Amino acid sequence: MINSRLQKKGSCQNLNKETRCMTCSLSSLCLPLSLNLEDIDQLDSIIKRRQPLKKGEHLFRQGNAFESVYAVRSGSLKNYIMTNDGDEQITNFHLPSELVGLDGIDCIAYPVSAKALETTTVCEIPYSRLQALSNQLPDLRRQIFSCMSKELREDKQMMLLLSKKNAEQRVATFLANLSARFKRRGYSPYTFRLPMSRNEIGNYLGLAVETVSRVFTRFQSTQMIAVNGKEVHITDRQQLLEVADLNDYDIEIGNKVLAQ
Amino acid sequence: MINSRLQKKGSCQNLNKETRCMTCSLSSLCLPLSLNLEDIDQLDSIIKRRQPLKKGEHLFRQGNAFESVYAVRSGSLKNYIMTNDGDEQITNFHLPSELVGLDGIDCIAYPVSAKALETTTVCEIPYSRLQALSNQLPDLRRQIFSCMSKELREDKQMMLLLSKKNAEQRVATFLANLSARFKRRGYSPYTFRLPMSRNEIGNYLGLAVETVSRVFTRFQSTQMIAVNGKEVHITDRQQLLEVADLNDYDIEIGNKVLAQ
DNA sequence: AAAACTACTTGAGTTAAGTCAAGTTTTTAA
DNA sequence: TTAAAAACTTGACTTAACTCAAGTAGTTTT
Repeated sequence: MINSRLQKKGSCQNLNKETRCMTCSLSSLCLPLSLNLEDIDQLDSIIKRRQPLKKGEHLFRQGNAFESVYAVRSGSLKNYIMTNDGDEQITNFHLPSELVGLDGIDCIAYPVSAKALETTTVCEIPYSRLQALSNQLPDLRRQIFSCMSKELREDKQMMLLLSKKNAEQRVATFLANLSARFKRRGYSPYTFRLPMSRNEIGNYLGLAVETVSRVFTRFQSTQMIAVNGKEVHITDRQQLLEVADLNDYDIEIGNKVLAQ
Repeated sequence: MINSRLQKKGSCQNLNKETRCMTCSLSSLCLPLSLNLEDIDQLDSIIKRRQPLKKGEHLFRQGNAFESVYAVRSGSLKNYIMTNDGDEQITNFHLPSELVGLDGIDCIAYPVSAKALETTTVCEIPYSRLQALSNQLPDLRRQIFSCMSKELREDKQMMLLLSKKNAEQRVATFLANLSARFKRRGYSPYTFRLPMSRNEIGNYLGLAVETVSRVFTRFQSTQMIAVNGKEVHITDRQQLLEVADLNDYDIEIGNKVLAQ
């Protein structure tokens, strides 16, 4: 149901009319630096709206020619890379308002693949036009730098998780992080639907599926969370943060040291 | 001895004269996109040269006001973040010509600390001035985007390593990666000196010191490498790449898909 | 040059998380 | 609506890497 709410919000504008950044309910998130109205109008003019992706469809594949970055409007995506021996490593999940494809900037080809976890709509921002536009708009330029540096900071936190945290800390961190991201988007930080499978959670967190499943079970037995399939309810947020070895400060890691 | 060569190369210009990007032997690496001569001159004018850092000194600490990014001229640095319970996670090592501090862009404070592993000299690039200059120089702007996106790609590879690779694959990947970086700088890819301790290698790779030590021993017993303290000689590069589950393509990951 | 410290190595025993297997639930397709 | 497939859970067993401990080598300091 969270999911349907996301969709509703994201798809408030169809392809024919009102597909405008200025009236988009997500614009304050995907462009947190306030661009002035004229700037937004200009950005708007280069954005292409695309038909929704069905679950399992690729937005782009590792090796495809890099042409655009994307903002998620509704639904969700995963990024993953392939190892030589063919198994995948998920490097990120993307929720509405988040930018996808920044790690391909200045590349000939996308270094990762992006696949829809559910029905997903995106705004396509052709990079050549974004670059040209950012030549004129210093605020827009700063905005892109800001997004990339935020992703760098998140990556470092992910390395910390993969290098130092145990299974319970990893899963708790993951849930706390998702919770914070839903909250920012105006949804309940306590009750939400996981758009990804247990397998994908394990893959992302460097754990076996069975371990993820066991940790979920343990977390339920201590009344910290309640899980029903993909529906998650956080019963004891404080305990979750303690297990994750996080504080409110860390949860907002992406923003904690942001300028302005 | 590798080290002394690096220093010699990096310190070819002292603080009084010839401290110029244009004549710096590293400029083709730290600014791979060819700026034209006037642009280099302008960049040059904003760069501050600093007194060398001694081993163990901080270039900046997590939480310090973000003011500059740095290019390593000689020596080496590590980046690390602190967990709540006080132990460190190394997120990167930096060799000459590499940029330090990009993940702080658009932040009030540095999100990580940077500490010298040995006597180290850096070029300081005040960010406010870099930003102002990049308003005028599209090539410089592209260059910064390029560096950040390269770091993003490297981070994803690091996640893959931490999530999927076993101890031997991690150490082999680490050595192969260092080897490639030395090679790019004009040094032997086969014989080099590790600027970091076994402890730091373990910390970075998500392994206990003892495990790193044991893997080094095993690699020596199969004649793949020869180690004497911090001196490393790669005897069988092909085998090293095989163990690392890498190919020549991956080794150049940072560059493999670069435009132009 | 010796002392004190830190870094590194090696062995022995432990353990957290992985693998394998089997059963259950949910989702998808017919 | 049912059948088939995929996703999830739980238990039993295994193992790669960790921890602890003790010794060796290398660096600083005095």
